[in-house]
Parts: sequence; C-alpha cells; structure tokens
Amino acid sequence: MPPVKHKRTPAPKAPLPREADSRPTSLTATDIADQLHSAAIHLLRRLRVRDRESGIGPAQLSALSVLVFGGPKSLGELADAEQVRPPTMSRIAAGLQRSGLVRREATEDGRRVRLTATPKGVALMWEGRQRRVESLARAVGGLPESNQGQLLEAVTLLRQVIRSL
Amino acid sequence: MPPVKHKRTPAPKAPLPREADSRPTSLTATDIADQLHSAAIHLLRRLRVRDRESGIGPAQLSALSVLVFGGPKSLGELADAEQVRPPTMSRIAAGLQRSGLVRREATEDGRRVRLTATPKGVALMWEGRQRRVESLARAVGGLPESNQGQLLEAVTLLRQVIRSL
DNA sequence: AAGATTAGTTAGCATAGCTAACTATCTTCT
DNA sequence: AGAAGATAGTTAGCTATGCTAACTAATCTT
Repeated sequence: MPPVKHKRTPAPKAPLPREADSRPTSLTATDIADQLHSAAIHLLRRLRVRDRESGIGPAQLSALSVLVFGGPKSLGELADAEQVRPPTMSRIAAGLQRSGLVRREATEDGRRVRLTATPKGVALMWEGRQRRVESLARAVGGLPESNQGQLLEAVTLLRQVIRSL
Repeated sequence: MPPVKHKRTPAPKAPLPREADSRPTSLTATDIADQLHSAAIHLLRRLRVRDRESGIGPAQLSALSVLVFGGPKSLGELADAEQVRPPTMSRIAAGLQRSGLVRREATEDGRRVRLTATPKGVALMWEGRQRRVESLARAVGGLPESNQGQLLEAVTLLRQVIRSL
C-alpha cells in the first residue's frame, strides 16, 4: 500500500538485510514482500464480501475447503492445516456439523475422529468458490493477455515462495 | 441460502498448467483468479502467526497501518479503507486509542473525528511490519533477481486488478 | 425552523481466536 | 496386569471482530 518511503526507522530493532545494490529491481526484497503482503490483504478483504453470501463464516469455509479438496482429516490434522488450535477447530467442526456440511466418524483409534465433507458440503464449497472468484476473474479477464500471462507466472513464483516460507 | 446452481469447475486443488501449450495465457482468467485467491490465502495464513506477536489484533494492526502509511483519517474513511462497517471501526479505533496507539481530535465538522497515529503507534507499526514480512522477505530474497522483478511487476498489476474489483 | 442527511456510538448477536483444565483413549514401562 | 505417561478432543471462559438496528448529535436543505 505505501510506495515505500522509508524515511525514518523509529526503532533500531533487528534490521533486515537491505541490499545496497538495488539495480535490477530497484526495490529490496523487503519492499516486495511488504507489497505482496498488502496486496494479499486487500485482495482477500474484497473477496471476503462474497464469502458472506454463503451463510457460513470464513473459518468454517476455509476448513471445509481443506476437507473438500484435501479429503477427510482428523480434527488435529485439520487444526494444523488451518494453523489453528485444537479447541478452535473443535468449535469450527461443530458448526460445520450442525449445518450438515461435515460428518464425523469414529476411527480405529478411539480418540480420533474422522471429519468428512458431506455431499451438501462439497456442493456448497464449489458454489462458494465459484462465486468468490467470479469478480476477481472478471477483473483479471479485463487485462491484456500479456498481463494475464505475467500474473500467472507470478503466481507460480509465489507458490514457490510460500512453500519455502 | 437457495443454492441451486451447481457449476462444476473441474480439477481439484491445483488445476495446473498444461505443458502441451507453451503460452501461459492458455489458462482462463478464472483459473488465474482461482490460483491468485488460493495463493493469497496461504500466504496470509503463514504470515498471520507473526502478527500475533505484536500483542494487538489483526484488525487493529491493519487499521493502524492505514493511519501510519496513509496519514490521518476520519473514522468513516478508515472504515471504508478497511472495508468494514462504521460500528466495527468505532470499536477498533477505541481499542487503538485505549492502547495509546491512536489519538482522536475534533475537526471543523463537529460530527467528524480525526484519527491520527501516535508516535508509539508509528513505532509499533514499523516494528510489526518488519517482523511480519521478515520471513517473506527472506523467501523473496532467495529468488533470482529477475524473478524478484517479475514479482514486483505482478504486484503492480495486482493492485490494479484489486482496484477494479 | 423543520426536516433530511451524515457521522459516530451503543446495544446485542454470532463467529473465531486463545489458554487452562478436564475426559477418554491409547502406549509404555515395570 | 497395572500404573504412569502421552495423545486427541472437549469444555469453560476470556478477548477481538464482524454484523444490523436503533440511537444521538451535528450539518445541510428547503
């Protein structure tokens, strides 16, 4: 969001490696990271609006998506995948179950539960995803094709970056 | 919730590029949008962890960032910028004020308030930003410089896309 | 001056995040 | 076998964030 005016550093805390050499990108990796972060925030904030139409909260939607696209999981696995503590996931799962979007089954290990998306859950997920990405797709589609290509390549790069995070 | 339309967008998880076609734009705008969306989610999920170290909630942090990098704003402007309803921003601002990170002043228009980041708020923001993007910056910095340039250009494109959402 | 509009706040509800403490099951070790 | 420990989830209770509806206060319009 800010065009990087780093005129003051109020706190002399853990300074990141700023490369003196700024020829190729003219901006440091930190600046790029910052802009990526900001862009991601604003992107999701916009798309979040459409998510509300699904009648289900963002955490539940996200957890459901893991189950739909990643297959059945135990509560703990799901909590890990969602970077959330077990009690939190416990409640999220309860909500999904209450709405009939997820089913819980017993496993051999009596402590574990297996969470599986129901057909209703799968359907809602696909519809929601469609709706969510709809406006974004329109905006992307409005770009020249060469720019679309640039974006696509960047996403591939980004995935690589995220993996190495 | 009357979901009847069931459009099956194919391919789970990652509908990845077909190697047969060398042109990246052979993917539809929807595919690109979908991948962007997914990447943004995963990126923020990773970075969210560091945000908690600031001792301030994500909404407050984000609002503070707008004030620090964008200058003083009225409550309504801030609510717009954050895509949040006035009552929500009212409470977020109250929290920031309570923590001494933001100051409120009267304006000529007696209905409006002017929210300004305090020096303490500015300092916390810079430190937080630093910490938040630290690992991301490291990952980005690990890329070849040409790729960093690609990312930067893509972010610019992305901002444009977001604005047209 | 009366009415309409605009800016924020208050109240009340739901979701989502956390830690601490608990139950139930499985594993390990003697 | 049986006690001790480890592991999986749940419950209870706190805070933060999101919303709508209804309110107050200030400004603008007629």
